[in-house]
Amino acid sequence: MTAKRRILVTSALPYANNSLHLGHLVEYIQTDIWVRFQRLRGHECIYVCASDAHGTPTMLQAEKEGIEPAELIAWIAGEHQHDFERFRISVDNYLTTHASENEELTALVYRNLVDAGHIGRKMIRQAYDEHKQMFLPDRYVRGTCPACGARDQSGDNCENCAATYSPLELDDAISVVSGTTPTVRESEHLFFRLADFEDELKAWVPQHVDAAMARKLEEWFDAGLRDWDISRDPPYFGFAIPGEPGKYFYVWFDAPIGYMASFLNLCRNAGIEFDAFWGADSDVDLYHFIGKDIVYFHTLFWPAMLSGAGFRKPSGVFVHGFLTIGGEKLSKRRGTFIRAGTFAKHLDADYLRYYYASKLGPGPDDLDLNFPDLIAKVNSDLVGKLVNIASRCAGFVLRLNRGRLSEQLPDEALFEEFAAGVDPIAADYEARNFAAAVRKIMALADRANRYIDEKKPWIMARDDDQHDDVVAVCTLGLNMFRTLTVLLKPVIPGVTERAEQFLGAGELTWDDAKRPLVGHRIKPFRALLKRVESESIDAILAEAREDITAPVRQAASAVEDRQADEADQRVDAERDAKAAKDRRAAQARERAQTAQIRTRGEIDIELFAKIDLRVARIAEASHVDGADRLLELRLDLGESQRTVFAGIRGAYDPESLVGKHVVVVANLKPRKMRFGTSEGMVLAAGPGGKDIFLLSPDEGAEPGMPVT
RNA sequence: GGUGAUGUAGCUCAGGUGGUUAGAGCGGCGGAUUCAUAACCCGCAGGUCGGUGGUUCAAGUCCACCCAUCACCA
Repeated sequence: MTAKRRILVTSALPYANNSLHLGHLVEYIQTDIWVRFQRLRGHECIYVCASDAHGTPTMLQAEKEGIEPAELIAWIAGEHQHDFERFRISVDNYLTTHASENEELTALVYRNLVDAGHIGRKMIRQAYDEHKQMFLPDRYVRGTCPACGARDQSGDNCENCAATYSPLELDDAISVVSGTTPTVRESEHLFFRLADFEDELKAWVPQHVDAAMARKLEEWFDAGLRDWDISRDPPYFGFAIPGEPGKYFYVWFDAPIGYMASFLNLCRNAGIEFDAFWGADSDVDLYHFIGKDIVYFHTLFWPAMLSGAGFRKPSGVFVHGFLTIGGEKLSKRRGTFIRAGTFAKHLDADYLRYYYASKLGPGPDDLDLNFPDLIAKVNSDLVGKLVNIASRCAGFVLRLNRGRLSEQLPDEALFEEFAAGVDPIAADYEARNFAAAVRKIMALADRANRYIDEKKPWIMARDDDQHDDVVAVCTLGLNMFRTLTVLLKPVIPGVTERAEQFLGAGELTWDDAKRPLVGHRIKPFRALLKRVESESIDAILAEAREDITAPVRQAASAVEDRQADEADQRVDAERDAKAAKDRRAAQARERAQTAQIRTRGEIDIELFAKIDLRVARIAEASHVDGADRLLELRLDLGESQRTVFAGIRGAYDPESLVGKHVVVVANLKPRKMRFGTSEGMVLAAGPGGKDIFLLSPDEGAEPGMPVT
């Protein structure tokens, strides 16, 4: 094991006007596997993300739904975070770019760039919608291509002849927002002088992105680095530029700073030192996982911004390709526009995680999702091979030796063969060549099944004298299974967690893969993973096909991916907006119950241990004059007595409570209330009013007993 | 239009610096078995390695051109 590394990892920020879909998940799953691998190896690896909130699309989307942008993005960010949890994406922090930390850092970066002389200003001419009173981003203008005459093309390039141009050059231009003909207006914009960093970037790029991407970036260097427009005029949903009345930061300026902001937010909650990670002389590793559509932002603008503002540059930018489904890009019309939530509703996240892992390489190649292939791969590899090893060995050990593994392995050499396979697989993970890792792991799984087949324990078991040998063979089988479990732990955390419970020897770490487990008692075996039924896939596809409720994704300049079928979007725009709102109302109820748990975040055992929970007997109970909800309780905690006010009047009569045992937070700071001082808190569940349910211990618990 | 990536058995993919009969998994076919979530084990399958033309004693593996798909163009 190498020395302990400190690593900070990010995934690209999903745009906050739309749900996550299977395409987004390629990136989050890829990132999460790498992060989990690093942690499993004992390194410190912090993973942060956020929703990208600003820009014209969220502004218009919110307007269409009749709500404030902040409300819209808060809702969507909540959904994003919920999806992260369902797919076991282990982010340490999730924020939105509309947070105060981001405003603070964006202002700081900007100020530093101004002070260093990297910001300039220029008048520009831009399409303007007189009806909506707003400047139009290129893609909000459509018209006839000046080069080939194709109609209804977007404002920056032609799909027909692939010409690129400015929206002002379009013939018969119309505003997508209002349908009126745009005029041309002038406005002064702020620019970031990218060319100031040309030499620095030319040296940095080849060392921090892979060769294919470096070649691609040559184009930009060859063309010459131009100034980058970083301001927008109102109305614009974003942060105001300090000292520049009526100007807002372009969404792409504050979006990557969102990485820093999410981390800063984490620092403030968890006591981590921000500068150690972002200071100019930081020696911590910083890696960004992104899609190939946004390499320019992350390999040119972003490092230049960081450098110019006095921060460190990334240690690496990892670029992946796009998702296709059945060889085609995602499309609503084909019903392949599958929401993350739709998948999670019908199938376990680990299925998708494994499938993606089995196809992900280190490069920017596109990845195809093929459902029959997914069913075959998951059922064959995970159920037929991996889980099968445990399933066929566990029975013998449990039956013949009451679950106790033998003291020694019957074939040390075979286990050594497994142990020898561990390091190369680690190298594959490290290099993000998950497909290669999975191939090697499955080859080992085949080896394990072959071994059991050669030894035929089911035949040996017929002879009472050979029971020890049967147990020994199965002990080796289970050890091979255990090694495989470790190796797959970054990929399928749900399955491996169940496997850890079955093995009953605690949480596995990477080094356990090489260490045999002997003379140990395993737990009863339960199925670790069900086969994928094609009915589940059918249900997902059917739901995706009906699901036209995805909020429209207007072509935008932000992180939003470009896989949508634009023609579909325009047609469905109005209907989508309304349906999205309805869907939200329905989902809000369902999510309300888990929302609190989610937003509270994780705590460690030490923090939990500080909470002194005690059993108490209600000695007296009475109404409180002038309080609608409160009852005054006199609690007996064995050694002592105390008074607690509880908001349970709507659900309980005082008389019925006397003598009842409840659970109380005994070390809660006393709180002075209008009616007296409350010296603790009684635990209860439920939304309130008549629906409150006190927690009480089973019979036998005595007042004063600590709850642990 | 410019630039880049990709194109290998029915499907999904491997194939450092060119070198014996081009590989794996899945599917399919045949056999064996019954410990295991009808899982596992053994055997078989012959694909002009997108096309054309080059370089070389030798090219899927290097070069040129072409075709198809995808992406990016601040």
